[in-house]
Amino acid sequence: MSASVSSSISALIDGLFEQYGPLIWWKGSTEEVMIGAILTQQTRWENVEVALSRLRQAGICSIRGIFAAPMEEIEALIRPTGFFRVKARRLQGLAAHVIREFGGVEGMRTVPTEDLRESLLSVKGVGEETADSILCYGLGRAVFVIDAYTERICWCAGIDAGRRELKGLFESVLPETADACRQSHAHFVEYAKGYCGKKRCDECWIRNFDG
DNA sequence: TTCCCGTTCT
DNA sequence: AGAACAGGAA
Repeated sequence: MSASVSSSISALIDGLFEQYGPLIWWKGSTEEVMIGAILTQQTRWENVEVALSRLRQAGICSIRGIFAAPMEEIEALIRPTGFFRVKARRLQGLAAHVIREFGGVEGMRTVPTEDLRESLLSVKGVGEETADSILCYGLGRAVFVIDAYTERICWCAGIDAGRRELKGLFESVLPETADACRQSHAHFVEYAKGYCGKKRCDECWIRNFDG
């Protein structure tokens, strides 16, 4: 946890902001963000939007809608996202948990972030990345989401740290607001999709980065 | 490590 | 036809 590591993180954040500027990802309701967070696991976002609109048309794109719907209906509607049998069960498990523990999404808003995170992690199908996405994008908490892209970029930048440590580093460097976390995370994903995914390592300013 | 699985791009 | 995709469980 040296100061140089923190400054490296800051330099990455600043460099990506210079490259992409203001970039806001998804203004959705809390409930749709929660559903989308499950559906997007190992799946392209474009396919998630298809599934979300199908759920909306069926009138079940909500916690209570998912909770009440037959498993087969959910499976059919979310089919475009892949892993539809597993994800349908994860969605109902999450909906049931929210209703049972908090009486609905509104009941979550007063719960401290760490408590809420632990609660979400107890749901089958909600791992750390999904839980943090829900907290940041769905509930407006100042939580930074570490995903495979972020981890890879940091590794290429010479920052030798695991996901746990990276999360703490980003949150200590960034302003303590959900918008700051959202925007920076979006930058990392955007960069990785543009360069890492297309293997443009020769054009990557982050590789062998030492700031 | 392997499985879950449809869609899109190569 | 093959790989890759906003992961997580067993």
